[in-house]
Amino acid sequence: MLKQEISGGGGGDNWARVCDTCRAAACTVYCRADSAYLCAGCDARVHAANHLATRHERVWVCEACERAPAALLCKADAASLCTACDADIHSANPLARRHQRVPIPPISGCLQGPQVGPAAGETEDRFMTQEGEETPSEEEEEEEAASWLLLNPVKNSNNQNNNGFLFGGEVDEYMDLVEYNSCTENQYPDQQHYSVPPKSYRGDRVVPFQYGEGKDHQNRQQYHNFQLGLEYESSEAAYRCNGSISQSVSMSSMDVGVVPESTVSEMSISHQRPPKGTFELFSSTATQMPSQLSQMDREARVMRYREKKKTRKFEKTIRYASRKAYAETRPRIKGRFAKRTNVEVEVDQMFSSTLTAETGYGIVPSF
DNA sequence: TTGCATCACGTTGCCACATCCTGTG
DNA sequence: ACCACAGGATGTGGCAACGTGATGC
Repeated sequence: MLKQEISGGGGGDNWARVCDTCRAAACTVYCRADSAYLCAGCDARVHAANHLATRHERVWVCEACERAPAALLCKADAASLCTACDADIHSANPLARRHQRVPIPPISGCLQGPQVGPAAGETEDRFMTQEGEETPSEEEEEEEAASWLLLNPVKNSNNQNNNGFLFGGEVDEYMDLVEYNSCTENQYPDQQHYSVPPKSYRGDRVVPFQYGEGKDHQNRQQYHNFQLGLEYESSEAAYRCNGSISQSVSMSSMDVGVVPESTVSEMSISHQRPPKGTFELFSSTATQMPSQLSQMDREARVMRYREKKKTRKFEKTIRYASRKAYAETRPRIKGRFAKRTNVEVEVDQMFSSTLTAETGYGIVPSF
């Protein structure tokens, strides 16, 4: 329900489908035999009812649209997608097109329960648990993602019956920390607002700021309400671990260079990526998530995580067109900017003054 | 199987300077 | 509260250097 409200901000078509049985929770699987979309709880209940029911073949619901059965698993995104979303997402850019996708086999048996492990139906990597086999490479990827996202292994290892691995780890941590800056606005009002939009579109700014948009505001507010305490803890931990908020994350340029300003700042502050195998650094109690999070909270978090995933941009973002224009016209030596010669400066000045005299305005780059 | 060389590809740092941003009076 | 100014911070593109993984011997 909350997921619906949140995802519904952009348009009704994106709302997650609700469970056909309880009509309360968002569906997570689609049962072909029953032609029904079911939430994790109802799925467990219905398909554990008898031997025949356990043999019903189900498929996960697409993590992107959450309205259609997933057909493909993207290993790069660790997401199960329906054919439409797969085509949509992976045609966005060349990098996305290179993502390896594999068909998702149907699920059978009982998904939930102690024997299944971490909250089968509700995890981002649920396809791994469903298949019951993890290749070493997948484990490594998982570990990498987990460390990246400040996973709390203590909690997960001790909490086999709760929502477990990714709900307490990948998804939650990722979203919490990304969201951190929205809270710092309250906590550090005298500091620069990394996540808030500029007062207005001034000068040559060409990239709109996503966080300022009304569409997201309500979601952020809702999410913000139940996360305040939690995020402050995380930020404190980050400060303690790093000693500084100015350290930057070493990421590929494809990631860093392409995200909007706010996101870059968020990452530089809160996503201190530990090297592989340094879980213990982040397993202090301060970084641990509250052990009691409602299903709704988790769904909201997952929703935000998915939304962020969907809206990731891999193209380079030009924030200041004028700077780009100047950079392109600037003289270079072996690719580096070089000082303008006196002649060039004079020519520029003449050209500029002529234009100014004729038009009354300076040069405005056009793109 | 191991070690080395080579190749291809991706990432990072550097440069100058207009513009932005913040603090101060 | 508003304005002007100073000075530090930021962002921009192309190239070379460097790092990393794959491949062949």
